[in-house]
Amino acid sequence: MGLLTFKEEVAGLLSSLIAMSPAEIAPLLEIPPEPGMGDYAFPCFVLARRQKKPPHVIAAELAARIEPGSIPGTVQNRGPYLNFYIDRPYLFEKLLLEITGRGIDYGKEKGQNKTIVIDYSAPNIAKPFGVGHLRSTVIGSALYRIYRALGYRVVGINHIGDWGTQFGKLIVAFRRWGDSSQLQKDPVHYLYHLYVQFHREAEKEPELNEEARYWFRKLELEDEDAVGIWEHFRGLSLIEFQRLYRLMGIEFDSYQGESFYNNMLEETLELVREKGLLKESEGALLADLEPYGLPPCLLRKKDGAALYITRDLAAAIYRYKTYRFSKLLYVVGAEQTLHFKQFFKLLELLGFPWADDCIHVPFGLIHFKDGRMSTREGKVIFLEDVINRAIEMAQNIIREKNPGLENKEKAAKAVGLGAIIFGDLVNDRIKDVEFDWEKVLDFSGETAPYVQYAHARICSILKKALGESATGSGERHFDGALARAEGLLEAPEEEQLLITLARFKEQLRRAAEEYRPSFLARYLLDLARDFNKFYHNCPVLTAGGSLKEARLLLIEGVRIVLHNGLELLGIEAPEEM
RNA sequence: GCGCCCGUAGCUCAGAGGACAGAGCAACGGACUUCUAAUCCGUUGGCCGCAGGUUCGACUCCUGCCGGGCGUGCCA
Repeated sequence: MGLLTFKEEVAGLLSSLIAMSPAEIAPLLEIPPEPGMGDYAFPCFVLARRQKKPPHVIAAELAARIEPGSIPGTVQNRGPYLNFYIDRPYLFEKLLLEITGRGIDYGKEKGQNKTIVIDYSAPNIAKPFGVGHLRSTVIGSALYRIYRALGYRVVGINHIGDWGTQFGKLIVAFRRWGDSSQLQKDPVHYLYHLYVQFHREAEKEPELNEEARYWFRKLELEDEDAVGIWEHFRGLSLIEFQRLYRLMGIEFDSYQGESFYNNMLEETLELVREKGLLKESEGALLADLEPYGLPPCLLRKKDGAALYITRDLAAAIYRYKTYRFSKLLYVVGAEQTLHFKQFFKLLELLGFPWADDCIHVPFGLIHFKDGRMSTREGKVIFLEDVINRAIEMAQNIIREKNPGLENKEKAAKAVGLGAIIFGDLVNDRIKDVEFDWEKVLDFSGETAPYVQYAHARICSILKKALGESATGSGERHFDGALARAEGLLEAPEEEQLLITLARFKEQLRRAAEEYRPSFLARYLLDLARDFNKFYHNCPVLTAGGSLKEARLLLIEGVRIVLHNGLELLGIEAPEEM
């Protein structure tokens, strides 16, 4: 029972007074710009036009017609607006009892009986896992957690980039300059070194590119030598990636990468041919999408090697057969927007009704101040370096601020990792971001540590008030009588905290609907900020009697929402830091 | 050239067609014998890129322009 239901009640009430359905009214209800203007407002301009009366007159009439007690709150009209105020005791009782009652399950919803498949992370084998891959990984992982909480069956797929021309390059480089012992020692860095070396040499010796294509072709034809080297590289890289995912707490249900679809490519091309979409041009095969306002797209190169769109088609078809998804999300950079337009259009032309359920969730580029990152030029930042430095930074701060803390490493990991994940989720994903060490390692202001700190402060208060095992859920018995008592939680900081607390579900839902975890991250910042204001103005432990009890209940609610919200973003909430 | 995306405070960014456009960072000034100062309070700071249009109402929608990014048949 959050504001969501209050909003529904308001919509229901209004629809009984005017000729509009609750579904039409709900989207018009807005959050007023100032706390004094209530919790929801209904602008009467739309009605003004229909009824040919000034909006402030309509607002006043409506306000007069609403009977007290028809909603758990009050109504006022201010100018052309109808302002609704939720009864504080109602909020207090319903909301806090629900949150504390459900604890770690608060925010979770019942099964939707729908499957949503999310394709995210997808690093390239034999290339280092750079900060560029971080975005897809954390955005996808957050969406995974959010949809799971909302009751969907979720399938997380890591569409590993384990195929393509770059393997030809690596095989050539390894055959020329490779050293097995170095490879064994630090596979990903060494393969990266070879990859960069290849591109450097290919500048002087362009025939290398020809050789690379030749080797990739051999790989496609399952040449024993080529496959052997490929499997070796692939295995070593996967081990490295999994180590990183474990460190970050990221999980997948499937690691079926590009190579998995190799034996389905012919049949996929055949499908395209059957629909009369396949054309030959200069020895290559392509689909002409001109009639749909899209450039033609290549499906097979003149040397017979398939291209990634063909593998994507095969993968989508396979995924539908396997999972019967209601949605398939691709968390992939915005630079591939055209690719996805072509890809989805092809699925539609092939006659798959579920083509509409395939959605590209794009995000902006990470770049340096002076230009873009480039693996082949050796201009990348290793994600692991970023994580290590962030954790180290967190450790330094903890040593300084909380020297007595017992498990410093654990807290430092949560904070450092949290800062990186949150930093990537907090802004609108479509925007490009500049990589800046200083910003990455700044833990003040709008960051995960800010939210985590608020959480830790609450844990500390609860521990002092209630004893050691304070932060397990559902261990305290707050009852309704307290909530119904008059005059509690009426300080502005307390009211604001209650209202913000009540908006959690709405923001969670928005984050899912628009595939934008940033809504949830922003919300957590708001909640943490409201808590910090409360913290500085409303003492808990020294408050008397039922006020202390009420405040404990309030902050327990805040603690749960902060904890659950961070968890949905893939961030831990330590009890001390 | 064409297509897509972005343009809001010095910097980084929020902003759900609606009420006087908000944070963080930076700068300056305050608050730790009081629940962790990774915090809080205050001050300074805006032709919401420009010009039109739609609307009772536009930072938000449409058109054009300017600036930046990305893409544009044999990479992914």
